[in-house]
Amino acid sequence: MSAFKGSYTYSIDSKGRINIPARLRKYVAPESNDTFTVTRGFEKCIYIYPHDEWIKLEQNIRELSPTNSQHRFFMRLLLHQAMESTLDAQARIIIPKDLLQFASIESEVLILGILEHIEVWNPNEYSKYLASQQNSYEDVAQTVLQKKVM
Amino acid sequence: MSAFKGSYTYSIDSKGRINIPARLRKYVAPESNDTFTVTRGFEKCIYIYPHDEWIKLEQNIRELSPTNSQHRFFMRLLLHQAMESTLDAQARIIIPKDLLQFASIESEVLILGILEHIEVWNPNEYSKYLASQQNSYEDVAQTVLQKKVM
DNA sequence: CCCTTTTCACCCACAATTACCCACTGCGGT
DNA sequence: ACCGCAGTGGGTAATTGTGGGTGAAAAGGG
Repeated sequence: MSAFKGSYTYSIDSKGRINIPARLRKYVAPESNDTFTVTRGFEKCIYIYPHDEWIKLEQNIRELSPTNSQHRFFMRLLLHQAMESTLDAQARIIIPKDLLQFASIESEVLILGILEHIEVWNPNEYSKYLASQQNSYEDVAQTVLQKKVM
Repeated sequence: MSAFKGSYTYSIDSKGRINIPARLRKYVAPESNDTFTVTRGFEKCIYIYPHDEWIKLEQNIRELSPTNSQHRFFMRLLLHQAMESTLDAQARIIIPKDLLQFASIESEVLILGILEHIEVWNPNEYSKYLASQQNSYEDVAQTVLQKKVM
């Protein structure tokens, strides 16, 4: 079970490769063995799943109904741009060009560890996203966490 | 289960390291094994969780819904600046630069033990925080503690 | 069907950051 | 007074992040 956390400002090179931060690699299950699945995320970003976490997600998706048009639409969007990829010797992964375009990524990226997946943002888009939220951290925490957890 | 208490005025060095007071270290569960997670706190301060306490928090966070936009926002803010770190031979921990900036910490820090977590403040910001609260200790106690606890 | 061109995967090398190690000072306890 | 632990400061070596180069495979055109 992964437990990604932290943010990292990295660069993406001319070949569309980004480095997976060493701090995040430590939490990838050994059986995932450098294999990741990259796909479109919620909001304007890219999600990267280690193989074991992707398998779990896939099992949930399989339970959706192929006769429900909404379900079909969701599956197409999710899988449309999904791509499996392995790390090279420098621990880099290749991000497909259409996903980079979707997330407006050019040269700099912000990498976020969100427990079971990794997110890749254009730093400016992330700032815009944060600014678009009206509520403060403290307010959201209070409403999201009904029970006392922190 | 941790039971931190007390306040300590320590210094932070040029490499962004602060010492965890020996008095607080005594209350860290042995299984946490010098591993801590540092993240953004409520108000202008930094929270430090021993590993066992962080795991509890993380388990609660995992129950949030990844399809709820408010939940996603909260998770991103919480994990954005979270970093796992182990103590060095001198019982120091490294605080990421962006967290130091967030809490306006330069050279001196105020370390508070708050039961299951440790807080790190700029001493001046803490004074300002105290001054900003209108109600007295006694008044707050009356509203917070309905049952007789002391 | 073969040759040309492009793309992709693998490899090597450098630079900056990080982690680990050692050394010093002062306070408290014996 | 001495010993030991606690807090503070700095140096060195390994790891990490980044850039580019080469050969093999694939794609496309004649």
